[in-house]
Amino acid sequence: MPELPEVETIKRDLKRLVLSKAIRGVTVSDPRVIARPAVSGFIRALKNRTVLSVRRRAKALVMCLHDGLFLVIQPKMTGQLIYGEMAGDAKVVFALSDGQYLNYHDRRVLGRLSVLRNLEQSTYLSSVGPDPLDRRVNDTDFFERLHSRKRPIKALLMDQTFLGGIGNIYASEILFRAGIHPLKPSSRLSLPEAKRLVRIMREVLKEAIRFRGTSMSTYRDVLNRKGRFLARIRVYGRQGQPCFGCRLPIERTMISGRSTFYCGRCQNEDGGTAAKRRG
DNA sequence: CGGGGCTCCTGTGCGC
DNA sequence: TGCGCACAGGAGCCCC
Repeated sequence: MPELPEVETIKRDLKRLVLSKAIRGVTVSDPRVIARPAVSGFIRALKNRTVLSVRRRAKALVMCLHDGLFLVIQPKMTGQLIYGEMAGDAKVVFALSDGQYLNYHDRRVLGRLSVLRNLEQSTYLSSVGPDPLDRRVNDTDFFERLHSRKRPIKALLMDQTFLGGIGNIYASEILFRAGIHPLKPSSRLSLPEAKRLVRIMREVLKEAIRFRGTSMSTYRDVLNRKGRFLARIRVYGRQGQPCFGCRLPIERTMISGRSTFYCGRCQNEDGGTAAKRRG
């Protein structure tokens, strides 16, 4: 599922392709993906409304429409938005005023679409933390926030109330490039480490946006093309393969129920084995 | 309250 | 080939 770089790529594509076009009609083939209102109300609310702006908030897309309505799309793991001809197998199809279609696909049916009057109605949108690319996330504040918690740093990076947008792939990639062990308690990061983490986090996310995201399996952009960041991936999914830094095998562990990949030598083990040793 | 575990779903790839 | 299980870019909810 799309993380920040993939949702940002989709957002930029949508701005180019659907901005200021109107939704002429909506077909819902799988009502499970419609969160609110009920399907009939969802369809009625969107009919003949123009897309005034397209934004990203964390991993959600927000389209502002006429009359103060918002279309919020959370693709979660396998949601896709594909522009072009009508797709028979799509869960939801939006017919656009340019004669083209925006098809919502979702193999695992975990994604959700909703129409809201007020963004505060979305618990997700009202609880997500600052965007990692936001300049207002500065070194000293970030350092202090890391020290107010003590979870493994990787769990914290993925906590959407702490930072909005980083998911399982980029959490591992960022920590590898920053040389920080994923199990290290966030409260034990030094100020230089926190500064480096902020810098590397932005670097990795921006680079991933330049490469139009990571296509592990289902991610596609709005024109159904794969992202090219997979070629830049250093640790995610590479357990047992040699580390690009030291050639030792990449390791895999579970952190808050999610696969985590890292190099035991290049990423200091201060939080994992050292903590265990101390008891 | 913070945090772990389960749940929502379908598809794929692996070992037996 | 077939079966069962683990696991997959996410996050809400329950319970300790």
